[in-house]
Amino acid sequence: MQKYEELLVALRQVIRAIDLYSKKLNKETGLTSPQLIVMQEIALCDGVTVKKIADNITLSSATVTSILDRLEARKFIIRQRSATDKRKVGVHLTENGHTALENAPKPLQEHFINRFEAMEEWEQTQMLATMQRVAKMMNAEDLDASPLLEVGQIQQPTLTS
Amino acid sequence: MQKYEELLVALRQVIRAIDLYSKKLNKETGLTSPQLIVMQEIALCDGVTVKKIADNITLSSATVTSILDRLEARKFIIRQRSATDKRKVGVHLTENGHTALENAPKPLQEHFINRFEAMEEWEQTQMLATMQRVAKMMNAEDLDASPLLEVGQIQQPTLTS
DNA sequence: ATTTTTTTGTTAGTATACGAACCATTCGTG
DNA sequence: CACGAATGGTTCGTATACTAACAAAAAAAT
Repeated sequence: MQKYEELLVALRQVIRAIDLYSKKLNKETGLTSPQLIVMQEIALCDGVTVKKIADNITLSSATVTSILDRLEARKFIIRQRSATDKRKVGVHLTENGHTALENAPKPLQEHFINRFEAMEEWEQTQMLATMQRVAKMMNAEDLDASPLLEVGQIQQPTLTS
Repeated sequence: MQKYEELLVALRQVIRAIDLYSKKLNKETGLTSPQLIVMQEIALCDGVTVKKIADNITLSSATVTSILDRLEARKFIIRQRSATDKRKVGVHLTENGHTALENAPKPLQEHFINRFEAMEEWEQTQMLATMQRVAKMMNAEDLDASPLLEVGQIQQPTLTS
């Protein structure tokens, strides 16, 4: 098994763990991780626009809209169209939303956070740096486009069963 | 901003990059990453059961079923109920599926793989180990419901063989 | 032999998550 | 000022991904 495949497996496990936790959260508190994250963002900057939220948390506007739909249906947030620029929609937490947010746990497993913070400072730094590097390597896409390649290997191994 | 929050941001970026690539793949080749991974699994072991696939790639059976539905609709795979144990369903690639799989690119950005493999051996190992550690820290959940100590006797699947 | 439990796969319902297409609205340029 | 371009948000269609509830079959227990 190739090393990058193992990396992919580990990555899938991480993604899955995050998803499972989000679902567990939802069952227990009625809020998912993405919903919590969006609400945190609103709490941080009342009246923030949909676009801004999307940019801040690296999601598309469409996704944020659908999350906001659910939050609005449960009266955790309200939308308010801007008067000065009628394209923009400002989002606010309701009273209800504030208390929900305050009572909610963190959007990441507490025990992961505990374990992470129990590590040595340098280890935390190291882990973060590695993750950021992976992110960069995956996102580069348009940035690098040059070095270390040049090798015209476009084919794919012919699956020797 | 807490360090673990930064970690979460990086993680989200990685997840997003993987998802975006999958969607790009789908547009270009008609197959998503999860579909490719499932097909690879079938190619690796013809007639494998749904459950086995799910276990191998760490997904729920329900998810695999829905992926298989789509693959079957496009005639890339066929399902065949076992005669000896009628609960089980064996999955096979069709001729069509084989060629599709052979012509498809890897389920992870080629340029990520290139960059990964361009790293020093020890760096690859280190990156992989870090990712596995994160995965383990997130999955522990049931394993270490109690102490962080108690070192000796928790028997978890050793990833390092 | 009959009942209970476990295993396997599917279906239903829900929540992300995206791009593309679509409206308004606003901005920039001629 | 007017008209094309850009911006902001929503809607639509699609694909993951999960749990829970189900049905059918096989295995275990009584």
